[in-house]
Amino acid sequence: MTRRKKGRTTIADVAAEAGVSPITVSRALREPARVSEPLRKRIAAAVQALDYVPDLHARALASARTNVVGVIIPSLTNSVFADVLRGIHDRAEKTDLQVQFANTRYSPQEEERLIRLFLSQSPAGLILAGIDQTAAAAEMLRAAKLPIVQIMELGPDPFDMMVGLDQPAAGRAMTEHLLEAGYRRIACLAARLDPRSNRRMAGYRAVMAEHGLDDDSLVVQTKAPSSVRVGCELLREIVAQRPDIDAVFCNNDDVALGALFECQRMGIAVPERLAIAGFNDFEMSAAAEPPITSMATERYEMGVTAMDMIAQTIAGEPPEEKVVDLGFHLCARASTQPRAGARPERQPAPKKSAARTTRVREAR
Amino acid sequence: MTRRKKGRTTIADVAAEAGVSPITVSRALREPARVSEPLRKRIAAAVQALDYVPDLHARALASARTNVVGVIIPSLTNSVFADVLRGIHDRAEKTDLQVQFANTRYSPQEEERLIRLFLSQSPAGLILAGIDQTAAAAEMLRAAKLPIVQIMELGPDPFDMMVGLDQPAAGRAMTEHLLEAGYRRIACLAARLDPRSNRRMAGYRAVMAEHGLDDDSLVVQTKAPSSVRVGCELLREIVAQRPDIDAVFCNNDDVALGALFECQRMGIAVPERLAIAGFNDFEMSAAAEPPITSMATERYEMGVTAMDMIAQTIAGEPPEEKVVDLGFHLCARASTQPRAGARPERQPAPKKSAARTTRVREAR
DNA sequence: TTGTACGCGTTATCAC
DNA sequence: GTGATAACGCGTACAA
Repeated sequence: MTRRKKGRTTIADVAAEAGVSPITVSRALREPARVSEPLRKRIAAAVQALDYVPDLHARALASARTNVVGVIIPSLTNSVFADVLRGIHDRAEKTDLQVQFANTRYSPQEEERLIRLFLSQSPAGLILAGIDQTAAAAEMLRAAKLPIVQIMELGPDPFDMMVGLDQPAAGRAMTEHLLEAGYRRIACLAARLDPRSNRRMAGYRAVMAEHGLDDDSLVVQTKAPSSVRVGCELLREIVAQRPDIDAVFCNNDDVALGALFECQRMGIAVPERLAIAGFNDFEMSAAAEPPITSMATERYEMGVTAMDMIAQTIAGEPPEEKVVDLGFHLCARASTQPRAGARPERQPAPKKSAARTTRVREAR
Repeated sequence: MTRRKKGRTTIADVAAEAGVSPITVSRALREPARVSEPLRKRIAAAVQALDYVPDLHARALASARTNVVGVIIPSLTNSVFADVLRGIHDRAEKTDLQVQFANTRYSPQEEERLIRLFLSQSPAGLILAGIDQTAAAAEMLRAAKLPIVQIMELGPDPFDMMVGLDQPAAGRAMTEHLLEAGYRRIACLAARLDPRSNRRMAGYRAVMAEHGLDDDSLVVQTKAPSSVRVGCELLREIVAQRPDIDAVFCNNDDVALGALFECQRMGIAVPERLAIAGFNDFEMSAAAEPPITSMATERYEMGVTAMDMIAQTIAGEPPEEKVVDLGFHLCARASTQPRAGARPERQPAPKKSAARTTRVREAR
């Protein structure tokens, strides 16, 4: 029959060149320790001479395994996820794992579809955002025999592994900071309304309620993606609705920055007339004037850790801790300067997710 | 011999279910037009019933082709590239192409290594940033028989296709805008110093020189990645070095934002005492107070177009225009308000890259 | 430690 | 329009 030989250099070519069998070349490449020194050298030379590069597809087909880790997250626009993805890629480069990324656009149905698609490609591992998968997706994931890491937040009953932070606790912590700084009529500005943002807001409302300060009229939200522009709009809304507020807690730093700009436009002094707090500690927040208080989250580290957990599991050494709490820490800055007469900051009572939580007041 | 049958549903299973041969199923999936209506229906039903998903590795091995498009860009931290990548992904979803991303960290050597790596996997196409590949990389790319798109900027002698903008012209245009607005001692703040930023700066210096205004002491740069923080620092530097400047042109909007914040801190009125212009028109710039003048670039569209060009080429209908100039347009805002007595804005003389360039003065 | 035999799931080729 | 056969390049299982 006609052969459809391509010009590609195969493992057989290398084997012939080195005078060994193909399988020995295969082993020399993947498990060098199991091949004798001299053969290994001859094979390495042959690989070099022929410029041989393994065919990953053939490898995947033969072994029914791949080195591809699927990453399914909501968005790339949101710099929160860009940071995580950066950590994932950086760590992946140090292993032989490849990253295949897809975004769900915040749709659980799309997430389910992507999970099904990825699982059908027998990936080496899977990284997912959050804990709100559909029932069908959850079923597939529990049945799947591969390392899975859920990132961004923590929750009960992980599919496999988890690395993130306690979002409600982070929302509580920021609210408590504002209360301790002497603010009382604290509004909440929220964009996008993804599950994590909602849980932070739940933390906010819980603390406000505990102090008898919770009020629907203090919350303004929009489904629009978070952005500086949206921050401007939300600030105008809340000021129109509740001119008496003395602080705003924004669910993301871009919203907080928009709020700050709008205050400048409207002649509202920050923090004297209105304090502003954000979330996620984007780089710009510390540089703003006044610097904006935020809650730092370990997004890059989250990506690195997630990839690490998968690499370790594949290597047969699964991490001892299946759930990693990366915590959060308050970056208190001038935008939430304590009011005269406010009681001094104190360490918060120990909380479930506060193990690695620190509190920082930054100079500027 | 032992069979190592996995539970995987194969094309043979579907064929049996539908009562046809495997190859017919294969064709029905890839070239429906070549299979008769009734068989197509039976096969579709079988696929549905068995929840069959093709094995892409087997497909790639058998056909010596893949649907993977490699994307090799400098960084993910820089939101400029995040926008491009978003466009690439969005367009990829509408075809059957997959995206494999890698970042060079702005290193040509790393880029060369990645190009070699990608080419060895026989990808369906390749997307690269810029025109400054190493000689070795260029040689490989010219020899490669696959669609290649260079993005971000334009230049002579493309490997294959190109979509971007004329960076020096964009630098010129912004400088001309500042001159027309009545500014004369225009400084330039540059971070990261990647090739495109350098070309924009070259445009700036050329225009300044044409007006007898060019001066080394007007330029402050750093190799540090561009950021708001860096913008703050660069502004302090330039003000210390040249207290007489009346405008700054920043090579990226985050730098411009930092400059604005630092002006606020130092009590420098913008634009009365100092005008500020950025580049790339990030979302926050229009929302800032005062809104920051910037040069909009079509980054998302660039990603979409690049992927489109590859998809078209693969489909056997290569785009008529191998080089696409997406242009740029000035977003003139309050931060570069024309000075009293400045001559009115006029349309710039037609320029090579100005075909799709528009000029906009935004209200706010 | 190294080699032999075969199958992984799919498609190219050629025949009907 | 449909099917039989033989690769594609590699790794698993087992034998030596």
